[in-house]
Amino acid sequence: MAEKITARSQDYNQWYIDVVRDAKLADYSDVRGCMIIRPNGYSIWEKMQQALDMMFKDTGHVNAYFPLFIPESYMKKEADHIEGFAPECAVVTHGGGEELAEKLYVRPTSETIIWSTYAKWIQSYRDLPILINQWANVVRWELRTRLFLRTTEFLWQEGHTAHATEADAIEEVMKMINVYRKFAEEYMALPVIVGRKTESEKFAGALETYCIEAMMQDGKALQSGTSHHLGQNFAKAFECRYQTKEGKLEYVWATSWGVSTRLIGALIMAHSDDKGLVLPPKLAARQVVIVPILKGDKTLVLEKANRLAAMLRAKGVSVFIDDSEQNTPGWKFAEYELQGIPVRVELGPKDIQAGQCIIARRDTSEKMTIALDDQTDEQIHDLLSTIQQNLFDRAKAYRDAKMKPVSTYDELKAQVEEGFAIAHWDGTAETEAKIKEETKATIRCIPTDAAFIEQYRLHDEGKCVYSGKPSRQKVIFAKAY
RNA sequence: CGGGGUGUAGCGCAGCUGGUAGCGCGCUUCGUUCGGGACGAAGAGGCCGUGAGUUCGAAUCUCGCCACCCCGACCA
Repeated sequence: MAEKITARSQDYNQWYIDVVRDAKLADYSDVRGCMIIRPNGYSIWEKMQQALDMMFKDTGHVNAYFPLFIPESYMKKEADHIEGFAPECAVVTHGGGEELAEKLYVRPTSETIIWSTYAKWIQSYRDLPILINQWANVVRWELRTRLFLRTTEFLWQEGHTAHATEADAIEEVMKMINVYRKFAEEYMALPVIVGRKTESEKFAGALETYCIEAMMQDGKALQSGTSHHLGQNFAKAFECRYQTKEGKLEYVWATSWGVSTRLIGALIMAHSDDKGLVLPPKLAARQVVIVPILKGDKTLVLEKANRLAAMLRAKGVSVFIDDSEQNTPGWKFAEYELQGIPVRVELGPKDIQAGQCIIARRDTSEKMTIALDDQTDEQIHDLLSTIQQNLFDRAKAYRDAKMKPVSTYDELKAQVEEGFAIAHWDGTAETEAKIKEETKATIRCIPTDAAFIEQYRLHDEGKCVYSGKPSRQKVIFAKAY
């Protein structure tokens, strides 16, 4: 039997590691901070890629690929950018046995190489906008790593767009953060708060950073996607100008936006339980497992199992049958629960005799008996939708219960130990830094979603929870990954 | 970079009052099983992280080194 997973209540961090390893999502590599994404983990990423890529294409974007290596001189062109990233960059000094004339940075992100290219591509307003995305790996030499959440090398997508006007750029930034929100909610079943980062939390080189913030089961926040308004910073650094209709030369406006394999970590920490991984059906490569009980008339059982599988496939459900005789049904039940497969069908001689099958839901652990007839596939298909919705509802109810408005500093201190605190902030970096120093909690975002603002009355006047100075806005404080 | 922990069979661990290695799971073969991690029998598998030292003798004691993990400071 596999090593028992540590209970969440006992040690949340160990539980997370246990789930990642026992569900065979990832393994440690021999290089510090790097991870091997195993098939079970990579299939989640592939599902995410498929959905996101479709959403990017639907919003007019195209894919391309830029090099892994970036000349040091490019990196140094934008002051804030290099200052933010230099400490965590891997740098190549040798190639082909020779010391390089110019060092090459392994991309921590691609703004510089992309803008050096855009500068060549863009001459006129007719060349704009450029709406490019790339799927790539990046390297950031982190001091402290965690499987999926923060690894030295990780996979992501980075969109880089160029626009004629600031309004166009801002529209793009908002459009993409909403794509991320939609993806998180509809595919990951993950409720997120859309907001803007404070000065100290924003991307190195950006004017504004927008983000989606999610709550994990331990009440901590996880930044799950970002969309940056880069202004003309990179255009100026790389002399990227275009000629307007009127014949004037103007700097191009830029955005960039990305999500990474960190989302897999978010998925795990939002939905999974002490039995292992719980996957939302839309991101499960295998949505249904049929476990035939192979005793008595095996042929008949397998025939029925195959027929049901075929019906489900015809409905677009991803299903597989584990008919191996190496393991007992009980072993299979436990194993596929550990791997997070949303629905299990148990089918044995007794069921066939009674014209039924047993259905087990991964999200609620509920077992039910349903008739085995020409409606079964439809029922299972519907059940997958129910599970998808239930995971979202459950995560949202959990988050909402752990997110509370606070009006005093003591309340804030207590609340950030539990979850998200919504509090008035005077808008100064000093206050933000003090609170971080004293509580370890940071301002996760300044929410921008109208419905959210309305619901929590974020724009009511008040006094800063720390300084007591007048405040015009409430923001989200939380400890974060 | 600080604090802690761990390196012994594929995995998890025991052995640490020195005498050349064992348990559970997994693996192989055969048989019986199969409705919540089955059972029996027979097997395969280890320069005990690494370097030095102490000793007749080191997985065990001493010192160094290395690696990884966990916890904190920087970060998607």
